[in-house]
Amino acid sequence: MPLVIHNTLTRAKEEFVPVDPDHVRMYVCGPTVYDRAHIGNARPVIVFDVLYRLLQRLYPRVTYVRNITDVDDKINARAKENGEPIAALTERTTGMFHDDIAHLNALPPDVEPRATAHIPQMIAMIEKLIAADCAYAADGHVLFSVPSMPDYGRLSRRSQDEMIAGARVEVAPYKKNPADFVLWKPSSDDLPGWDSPWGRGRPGWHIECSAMSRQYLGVTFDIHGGGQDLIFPHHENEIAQSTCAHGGAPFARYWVHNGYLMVEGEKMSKSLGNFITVHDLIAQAPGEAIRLCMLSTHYHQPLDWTAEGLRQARTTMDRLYTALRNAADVEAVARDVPLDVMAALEDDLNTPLAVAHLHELATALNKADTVLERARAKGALLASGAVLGLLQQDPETWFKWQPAGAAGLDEDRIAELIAQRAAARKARDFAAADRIRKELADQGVVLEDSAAGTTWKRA
RNA sequence: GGCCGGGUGGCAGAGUGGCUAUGCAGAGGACUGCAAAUCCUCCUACGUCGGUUCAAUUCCGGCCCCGGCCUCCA
Repeated sequence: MPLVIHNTLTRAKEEFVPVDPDHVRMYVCGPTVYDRAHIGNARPVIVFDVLYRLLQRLYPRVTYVRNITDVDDKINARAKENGEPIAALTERTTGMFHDDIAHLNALPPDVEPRATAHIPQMIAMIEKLIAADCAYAADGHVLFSVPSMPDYGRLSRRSQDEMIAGARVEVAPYKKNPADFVLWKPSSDDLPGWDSPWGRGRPGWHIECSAMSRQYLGVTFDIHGGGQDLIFPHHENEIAQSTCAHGGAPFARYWVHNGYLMVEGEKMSKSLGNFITVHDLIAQAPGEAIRLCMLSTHYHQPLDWTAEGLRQARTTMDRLYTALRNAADVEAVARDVPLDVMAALEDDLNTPLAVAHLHELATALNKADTVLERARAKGALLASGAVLGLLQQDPETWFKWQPAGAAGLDEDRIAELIAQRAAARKARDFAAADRIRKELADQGVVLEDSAAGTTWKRA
């Protein structure tokens, strides 16, 4: 079954046909590093990580590029606010981003280029655009001339007239056309700047992705991804810049956008007080539960992030890891990802359906009774989990997770109490055994007896 | 105003022109010293009004509701 993916360019599901079947290339817009990542940032990280894992199974080589935007006016503003050098802020924030998403089991991209390390490439591209009459310098700025590109608006499906009519912001006097956007702007001495043919300045927002995707993926590449809110203006402008700078050669062939994220039914915003950072979340719940929660809704749908949803995701992971824990006595047979799981993912990354299959595989594992059947079922569940970035840790580790800063009962002490209880049970002193069970339960430790012995987990 | 996405059972959430996922929650049963886990069974929907059709939750149209974007916000 071929991979089918929803392409924003056509608003339809299309069969994925790579430019080069021996080497698939994907670019995803990464974070602007001025603050902690929030759960809205985490969604594309996780969604495109699953796509990356899937592509790796389908093609011999995949290059995944996700940039770090480390030059931006929000960064400048925040650094000033903090009284912190800009480089210190971006470096610190980049580190926090990496730390946070590591908890979400996202594989690192193959290349993670930083905008500030690619200024010469951006300047070169802007020069090409000027030479092609697609851009002009004015008043220390360089602007992209939207009327120079007849196809402008194709991705976001808006006409140039509409954009002019709908413009809410006062048009800067140096713009020839109200829709023109900035490629380069002048920097005052207190702002980061680089020497350029137009004086000391800094790049506009969109040009970095055009320059960096060109450098690492070539003129035409396969997939460009990001959040739906980037469709306009960011991705529309990238298309304009790259296409015009490359003499009309196609840019990304498939545009993939994840849906918006809301919190408890409302838009997430600082003013509503419902702004949730990944950092806070991973202190409250295992990263893998957060990841499953994200994958439980199709990437294209709006996702309503709720405390209840996260609780359910945790319960689901408990169920799956319980099946694996109960099969700890058999060695999994290495297996391919089952066909129905692959079929779900190949159908526009239908992760909720894939998760449903995970449940069916767990049930099959629970019901299997011969060693061979159990070994095969365990292998199928683990292989399916791997392509989703789930179920790869030791079940015991999963069950022992506790919130950051929580001082749960020491593991040695738990083992000691379990041993005492075992002795009591052996002596048929069930009152004593139950007392120990209660004592542990009061401290958030739940015991489970089985023929193989007693296991425990933190509630 | 323009454009886009969505409304599925108590909840989350796939999907399909007729055979009606999956999980959680709930009910019953098996198992169990207790408990948990597990297994079995049950409950069950498709915003609204029309249309097309032998048959629509699924296709088409109107309406209602929710969310987003419309120049630097994932």
